[in-house]
Amino acid sequence: MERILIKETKEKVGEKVKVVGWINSIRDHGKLTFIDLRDRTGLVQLVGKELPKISNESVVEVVGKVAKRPEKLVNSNLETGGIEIQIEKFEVISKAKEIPIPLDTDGYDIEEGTRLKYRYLDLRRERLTKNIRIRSKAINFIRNWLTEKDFVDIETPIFTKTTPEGARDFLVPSRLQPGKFYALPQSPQQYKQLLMVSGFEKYFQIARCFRDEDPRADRAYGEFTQLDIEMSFTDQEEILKLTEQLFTDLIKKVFPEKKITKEPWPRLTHAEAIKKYGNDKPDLRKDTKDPNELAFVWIVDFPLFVKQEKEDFYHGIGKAKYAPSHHMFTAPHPDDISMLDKDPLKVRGLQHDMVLNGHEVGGGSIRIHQAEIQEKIFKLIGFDDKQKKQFEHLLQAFEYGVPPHGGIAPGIDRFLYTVLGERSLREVMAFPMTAGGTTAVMDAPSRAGEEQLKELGIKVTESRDKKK
RNA sequence: GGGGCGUUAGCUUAGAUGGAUAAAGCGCGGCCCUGUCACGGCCGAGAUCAGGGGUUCGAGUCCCCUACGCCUCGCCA
Repeated sequence: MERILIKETKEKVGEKVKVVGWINSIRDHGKLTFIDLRDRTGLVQLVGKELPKISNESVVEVVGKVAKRPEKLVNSNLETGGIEIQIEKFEVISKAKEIPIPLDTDGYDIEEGTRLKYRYLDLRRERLTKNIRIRSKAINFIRNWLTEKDFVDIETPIFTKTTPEGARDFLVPSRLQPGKFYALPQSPQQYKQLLMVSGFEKYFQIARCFRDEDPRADRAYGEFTQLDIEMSFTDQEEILKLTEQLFTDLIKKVFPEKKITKEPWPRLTHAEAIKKYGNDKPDLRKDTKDPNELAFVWIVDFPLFVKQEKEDFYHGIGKAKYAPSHHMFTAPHPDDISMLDKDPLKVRGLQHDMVLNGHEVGGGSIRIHQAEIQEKIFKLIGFDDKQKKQFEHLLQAFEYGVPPHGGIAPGIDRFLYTVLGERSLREVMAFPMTAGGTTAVMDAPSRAGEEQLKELGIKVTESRDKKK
């Protein structure tokens, strides 16, 4: 006999069916026992007599007859509340021990360390199951939408090279080249620009990114996912339009209960945002208490450079008065190029931030494709020949026919966390890390064995070792 | 790297001023219950009070250190 899904049982009144799943709850009335059985499609009530001893969350297989419930016994809170299954055969497939954390609540008041230790159970919680499923739906929608628009989904390497910019890198020691390290990518930035040189013209990737910086509620430690997009022969207008269309369609399809405050999305210059709202990620919702309101806003015309405080370095390398406000490949506004020499701080960059309900959910820019402008930027941020050499591969690629290009990278976790109104990014990730940088369930990082370290040519000093 | 708050039963918490046999709800176990769906009733088990050190006649409570959790500043091209 073939198993049917719980949501299908309500169509089978009078029939004998087989269902499988987890025991959601048990109500034992002595002679008569009610069990709520759960599978991935929902709950259904089972009724039986003289059942074997069974614990919550055990996995069982049940054969029985689907019976219509009398009018006054219908449970309108359950999708299958109009029927119940009269147990004929009840088999325990896998008995569950006492579950260490309650699963029938939203889980917010349980200490997160405990939830993450038992994340595989925590994920049985309805709220998390929903979040993870809707994440899948959203990503699937994005993939299909972009693919239809002629974008190519391309995977870029996870083992890559450390570059002297941005956040702290995660390093992976090389065995074949002892003493050398790979870096995990902070974003596929350089690869996607190389793909433009390759002529794909339209690229996207649901890309995993890695940054070794301390976390916040809206910033996960370690790894996160972004929708990475790059286009050739484009301009800022096209990038904004495309992104806006994609996310508007996504919300209408996957989050139909949400409403967007203003369409098309308003645009503010960086200067306007600072002046009017005091920050560059304003919350433009009319009613911040309405969980279904989504207020998008574009922030454009960022200053290309920020002034360096003190005798500061640009991330420990470029010794200069200026640092890029986005990154060093952001193109200057064409109207401002003449000011690059005279007054760099007045130069606007072709950069755009996508802001939703006061959260920066994405950023991007038109990139520089002309060698002489790139050269000027390097000079202004104080790069010497040695530092420039770190980007030689990209500059060299640009010598073989580079199309004008640009893109954007909305954060998937950040977007979902904002749309779903969650209190932490971890609530939309299946297996997030703790703020202290240990992984859920597996408790990484862990010590490496002597042999492993030896192969990698790594010595752990005594003092370091004692620390933990 | 700095700061804040926290750590008492499986979970969530209560334990003013130092003086209990460390308390409750949920969960768990046993018994009773044929219409519950947050079932109900009775009984019961369950705690090295995060770990270590100190002050004191006496520490869950005060002090110090460590670990862990969450938040935050720095940081996050």
